[in-house]
Amino acid sequence: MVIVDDHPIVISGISGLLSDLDTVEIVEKMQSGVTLLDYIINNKVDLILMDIFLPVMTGIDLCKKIKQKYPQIIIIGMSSQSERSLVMQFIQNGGNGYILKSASFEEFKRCIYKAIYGEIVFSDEVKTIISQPLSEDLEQVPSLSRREKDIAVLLSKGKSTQEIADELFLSFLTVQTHRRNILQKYKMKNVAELMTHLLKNNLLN
Amino acid sequence: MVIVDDHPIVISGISGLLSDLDTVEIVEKMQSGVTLLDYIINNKVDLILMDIFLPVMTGIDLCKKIKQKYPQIIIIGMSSQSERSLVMQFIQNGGNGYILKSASFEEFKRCIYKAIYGEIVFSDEVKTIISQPLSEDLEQVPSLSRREKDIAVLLSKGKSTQEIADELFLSFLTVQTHRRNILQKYKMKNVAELMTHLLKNNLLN
DNA sequence: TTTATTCTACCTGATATCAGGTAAAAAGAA
DNA sequence: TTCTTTTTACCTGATATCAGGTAGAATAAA
Repeated sequence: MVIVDDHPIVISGISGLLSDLDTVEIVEKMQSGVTLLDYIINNKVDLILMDIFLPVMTGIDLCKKIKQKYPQIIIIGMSSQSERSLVMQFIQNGGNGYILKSASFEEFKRCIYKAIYGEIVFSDEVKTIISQPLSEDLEQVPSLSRREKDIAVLLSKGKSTQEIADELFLSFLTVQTHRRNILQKYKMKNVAELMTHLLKNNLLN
Repeated sequence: MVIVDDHPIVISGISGLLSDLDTVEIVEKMQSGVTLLDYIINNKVDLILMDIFLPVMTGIDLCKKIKQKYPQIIIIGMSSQSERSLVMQFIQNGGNGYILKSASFEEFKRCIYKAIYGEIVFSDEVKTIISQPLSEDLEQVPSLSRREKDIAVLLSKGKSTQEIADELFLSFLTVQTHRRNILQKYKMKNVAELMTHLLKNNLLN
């Protein structure tokens, strides 16, 4: 098993917790996604426990990339907060489970055990969150294009359409179009709602 | 020393890390601020290491409360992300230091050691963040009144001025005034910028 | 009780956003 | 190369925001 987290303390916490599990052996601990990608090329990995808020590449992208090449590797995601759509995204991209860092030791152990046997596992708190508002089957989470992201970032800084146009050397009308497309993509009414959504789901940066 | 964090793994990680420090003895580990407040009434505490994103009461409020009654207790804050103003707020409310969870073991130890001897300590990454844009002495962080917070929350959900007025049984014009006051308080241009600021600094909820 | 803050409310006008539709280059993927 | 997505751009009109000022009533603090 490989643990990926950019917080050394969390890594040491988890390894301490898992030291008495005889079925699981911690092979490697690392702090970034790129390191992990390098590692799995040369080594056999059964299970990965990863934070989804990682520098450079998000855990969701990382999971997707790994599963494309190595679908047999079991990947469990972790995070402190749990936004419903974030969890859904992770599972959609091949994740085998999701644990909140506030989960108890017992929950951690239970989840890891079950995941090994092929189950899709969630820690208790995650369960309640994803089970309640079962709106649409699996809500698809659209992603922003490069340009759209540029504009979204500038919007988050309070820039007006005109200011963004000036900054990116675009027509006012072009920015207006992008802006509208972004809102439509996420079905948001206005930028305020959009910002909340993007920030809570860590879709900027 | 008391560790307060709502993530069991983080607690175990830190206690593992500190087990070889002979000057520091971990007395208690707890997951919430209210538990801590109860504890310090009946027990002598020298040092507290606390996550600032805690359920119910935020670490900043908790720190303030403790320092008012027990100014001699040394309190170090922790978090995963580090927003400049968040750190400043913590220090303004009496915090003796701030460590990012991505800090190395050595940094952790160094910070805790120095804090004991009365220094205000920051982990390396925090240092760079708070040192760069030294804009205004100690930027004061205004807080929202009850009503303003209500409105800010509704704004974050994408509600328009009219919708908020209807929901809170207020005049359209009243909401407009509150809205303007909120923007002025934080010197923000529009709600988009406001939302980013409020969310990044965890000022909603 | 006096003072300060918060909440409430109104007026005006300039500017910006939002929503609808359309469409031609440009870039990436199949 | 063909097809799809992305990026660019324009038009119109209704609605909303933002910024300025003012001010009484209700709470909370001193």
